[in-house]
Amino acid sequence: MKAARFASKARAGLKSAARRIPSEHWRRTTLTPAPGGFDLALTLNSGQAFHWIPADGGFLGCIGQVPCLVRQLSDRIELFTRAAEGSAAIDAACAYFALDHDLNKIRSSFPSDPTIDAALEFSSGMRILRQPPWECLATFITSALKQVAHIAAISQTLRHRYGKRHVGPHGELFSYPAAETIAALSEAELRACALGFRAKNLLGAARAIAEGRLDLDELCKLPTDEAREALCGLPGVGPKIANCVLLFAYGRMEAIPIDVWIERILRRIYFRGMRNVTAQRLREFSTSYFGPFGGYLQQALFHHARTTRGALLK
DNA sequence: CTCCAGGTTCCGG
DNA sequence: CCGGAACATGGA
Repeated sequence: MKAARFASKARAGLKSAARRIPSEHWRRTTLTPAPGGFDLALTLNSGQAFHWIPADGGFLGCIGQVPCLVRQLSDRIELFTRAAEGSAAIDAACAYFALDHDLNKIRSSFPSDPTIDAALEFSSGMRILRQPPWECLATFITSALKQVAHIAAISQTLRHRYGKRHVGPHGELFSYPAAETIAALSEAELRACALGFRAKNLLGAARAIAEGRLDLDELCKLPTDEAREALCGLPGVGPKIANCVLLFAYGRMEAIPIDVWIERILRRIYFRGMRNVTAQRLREFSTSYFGPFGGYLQQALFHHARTTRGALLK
């Protein structure tokens, strides 16, 4: 099996593969996800995280403060972390990639209709990540009225200018700047990162966190509704972004972010031709119809609609 | 040039 | 509570 993989890489001409990664500093681990498979590229390109760099047959990036390279194997993933970081780095990766989520169980909880079936088929193997709360929150504050490519560009700029530099398997990698770091910047410095009107919001949120007015570590102890209310107290954070953070950082799989794409799907498929459908009504419907893992379904619908430019929406 | 992008906030019914 | 408008920036 290993020989077959090696031969396959050799045929593909990936001479760099793992061999250029100095084995005395970098530890290779293979990880097995819970049932349901794992599509790494799909997961990292589905609009949850925005900083992973395609390279060397996989993806380079930081999991919090842990630089790594991740590659897709047939039914598992291959992880390179700094040997000095030991098993803590591996634990961080398992949590980040949500390898404990049983996708079969999650999928079986969804209702079946043409829209949902198509989205699930299209998004097979996609996992909802468990991202570090602050970087998830900050990134989605900068996401308002921006395309995915722009969000990624802003994340990259902030990391390069103000994040911590880490030594990765193939050069330097940058973690997301801490709330305290951003709190010490000026609005003008943030606007210089192409943040536009979001600069004031990111700065205000960073200062709220840095001054201890909101403790992100405490939110995991709260019921989802209370955690959402707390997040919505931050500048630039409304129900949509709060739900993104609850879903993508805190593993609240019942949280359903309703963005422009999900709203189109709801209005054109499930409320077709109906008048006076309020945002409140959309929230109630999606919560009850999608079920307790609705956030997962939402992400499949979002990814399908966005990448097909709403093909199913007429 | 116009339109739109993983929204939130503020304002008048 | 609800609909509208303003808010920056860049790609299609």
